[in-house]
Amino acid sequence: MKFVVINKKCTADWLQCLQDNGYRLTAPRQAVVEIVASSQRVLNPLEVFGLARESYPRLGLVTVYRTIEKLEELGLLQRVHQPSGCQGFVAAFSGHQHLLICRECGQVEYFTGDQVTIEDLVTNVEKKSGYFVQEHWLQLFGVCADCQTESLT
Amino acid sequence: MKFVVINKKCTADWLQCLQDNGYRLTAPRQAVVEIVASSQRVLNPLEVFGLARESYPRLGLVTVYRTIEKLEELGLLQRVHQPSGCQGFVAAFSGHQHLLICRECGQVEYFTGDQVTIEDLVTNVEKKSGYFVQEHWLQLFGVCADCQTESLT
DNA sequence: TTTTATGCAAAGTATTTGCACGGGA
DNA sequence: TCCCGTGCAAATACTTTGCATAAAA
Repeated sequence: MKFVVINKKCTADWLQCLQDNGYRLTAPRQAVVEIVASSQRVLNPLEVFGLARESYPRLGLVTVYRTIEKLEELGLLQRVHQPSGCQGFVAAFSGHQHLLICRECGQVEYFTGDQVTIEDLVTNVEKKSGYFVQEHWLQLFGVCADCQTESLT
Repeated sequence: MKFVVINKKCTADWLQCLQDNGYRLTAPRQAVVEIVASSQRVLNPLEVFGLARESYPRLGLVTVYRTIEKLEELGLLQRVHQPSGCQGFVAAFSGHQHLLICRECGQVEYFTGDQVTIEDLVTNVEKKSGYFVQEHWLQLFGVCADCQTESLT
């Protein structure tokens, strides 16, 4: 069991990444990146809008959507699907789809699997993180045998 | 590793369950339940609407939403969150949040965990199901240590 | 100077609500 | 008969698109 520590200082890196990919460095983008890159909580577009407008009041909600979209494409942000909704985003870690999410405050931790059953894994995560785990989702996405055959023709 | 066989004949059971919970047995509800109870695919409200209208053309989309809502409350249906969207539903199995979903056709299988790592589990599922697994999500939902403390006060 | 990015307004989607009518129990 | 359920229409919420202006490179 391993927990990943969220890097709190990645704002500059993210802005650099945007620039390296041909996107311009603008004040509205900086305001949005500042919020989402340093958050340890799941945030939805409206929350990002509210927070980022504190530092850049002229910000439009549309720009928040467009910036989030770009950050997701670049693999910096990932969407979080929760029982309560699917509009949330957190900083992405390469290949990490293992999230531990607090339903009260939205805080997110990342973890990697271990040599145990799902039940044991949940117990381990609880012990090491201090969380009380109420629910878990394990979902695999792929192509079924029939559809694999079909795509050959 | 164990796969759960979807019961194809649960329409009557579901209608019974609705009635047992004080809901009336109506033609529109029967049409909707017939579709969702017997489907092995993930269906969204609009798809259910289209299919159920074949047997009951006067059906309204609103009724589909309202029926799905009730079935979800009763634990008969569960929402499926996919990279492509979160409007899908499939028959729920008590406690089963382990889904194997085909991205091509939407077919769903249920499985239970085993004494292996996530990587091994994915490999096992592939072998036994014939799926090619492209992506997996493992998400735990609960309450973090801080929020547990707060809720005591 | 050239091209991208922005914010507003409008258009799309998806879902929910209000309400009078119709049908189950 | 009584009350819940229905479908229509309208309202709401969320997200995307068109476009003229503003700003980055």
